[in-house]
Amino acid sequence: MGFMEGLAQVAGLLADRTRAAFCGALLDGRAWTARELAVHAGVAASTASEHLTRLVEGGLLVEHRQGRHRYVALAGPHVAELLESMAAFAGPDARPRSLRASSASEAMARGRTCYDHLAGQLGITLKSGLVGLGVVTAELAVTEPGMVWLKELGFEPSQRQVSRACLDWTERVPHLAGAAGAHLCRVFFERGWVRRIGSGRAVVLAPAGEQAWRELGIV
Amino acid sequence: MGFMEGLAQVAGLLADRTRAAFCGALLDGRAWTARELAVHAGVAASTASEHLTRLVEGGLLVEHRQGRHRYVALAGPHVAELLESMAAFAGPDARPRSLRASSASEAMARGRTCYDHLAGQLGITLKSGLVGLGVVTAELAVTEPGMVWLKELGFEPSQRQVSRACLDWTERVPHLAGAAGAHLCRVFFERGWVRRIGSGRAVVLAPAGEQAWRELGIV
DNA sequence: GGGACGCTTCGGTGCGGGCCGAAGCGTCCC
DNA sequence: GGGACGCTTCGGCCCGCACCGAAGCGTCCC
Repeated sequence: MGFMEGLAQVAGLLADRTRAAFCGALLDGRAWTARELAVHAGVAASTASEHLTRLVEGGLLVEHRQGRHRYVALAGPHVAELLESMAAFAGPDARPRSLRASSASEAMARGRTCYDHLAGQLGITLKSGLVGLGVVTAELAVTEPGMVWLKELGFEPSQRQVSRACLDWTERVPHLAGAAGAHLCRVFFERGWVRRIGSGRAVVLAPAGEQAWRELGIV
Repeated sequence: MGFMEGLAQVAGLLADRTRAAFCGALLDGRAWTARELAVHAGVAASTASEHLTRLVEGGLLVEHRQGRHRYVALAGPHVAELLESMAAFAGPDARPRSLRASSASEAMARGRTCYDHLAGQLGITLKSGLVGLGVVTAELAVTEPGMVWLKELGFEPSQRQVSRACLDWTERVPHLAGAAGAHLCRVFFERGWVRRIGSGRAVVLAPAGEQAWRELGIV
């Protein structure tokens, strides 16, 4: 009965409270950084690092290194399904939580902040609009006229890299990060064009924002 | 995220090689004794006893005490489904093994030995026939004419209890055990009326047995 | 370049638990 | 009753591992 050893192995990955808490947090479909998960589970960063390595090697999680960050996410829907079935077995209270999590996940996919810039479908919309306006190239490099456009919105070049590509985890395409992306995000918040919803990182484009983006030619 | 603790708990039950081997053996749907499982997994009887207690308390197994034996079986189809999904995740070789197990289980359900007597559908058929012949009552007590009938088949009363009811795990009804049941089973084997199939406890009624049972009025 | 930050590696600690053998108890056979 | 058998409890051993803090490395900001 050798095939039960594999079962014991994957069960062992989920048998730890901390690792289970990681997976539960990741059930929303987003990618979390190692530190976020460590804080969430209440363990030291070093402990979380080791747990994540085991979960990734076990095939439950996939990771994505970006700068000094380590993003992790569930390896796919099959992992989410496995967790769902086990949680369903463990307790009858899994259903309402799952509903809340999925609705929160949808809001997050529509729009969220990624550290200091916009991500999600909203971030992709912004990027597409900027590319269409010629502010940035398809590779997210700021053009000459793009810099003028940015300065009209109060952007001041600093020593920080003007633009960077940030891989969007839910959309699987890069969006605008760097100084320009951070500045735009800050301006959008200051002017009330975007606002946070819920308790997390989810954001939504306000009616005033929709009109302003149309006037700017973003949408 | 309190509901993930329950998940970690049930995962912990399956995270051990020995306990996983127990569950894998029980996936055939039969009830196993503690000793059988201990031998199967290669651990001491004391170790198996503790594991079984944990699995029963965790709700994965149900137990049934019968005399000095402790029968355990999966708590239900939902447990089997959980194990199937976890095994499917763990490895791609789960499917053929599952098939083998289920076919072996079918053979076992059709007929098997229960220590020294017949069980499964074959055991139920025998019991029904004996009741119809008036050899035993519906409560499996041997009647006066039944004792004569048994002696014609070579049965000799001993100090051992003549008849006992043994709960059939696959059929959920009692069948004939005790000295009479053991004697009949031995006679059937000696005369080639039943024979073993496969490597386990599965047995089948041979053609000669079918004819003999008809002549005796059992079927 | 300097400083902040996120992550990883490495010792070291402590607890949990899997395992066994021995002893004891209840059941069954003769 | 005597003996065999199955199971359980108990004590003890030991391995695994979850955890932390300190140190080091790479990245990012200014």
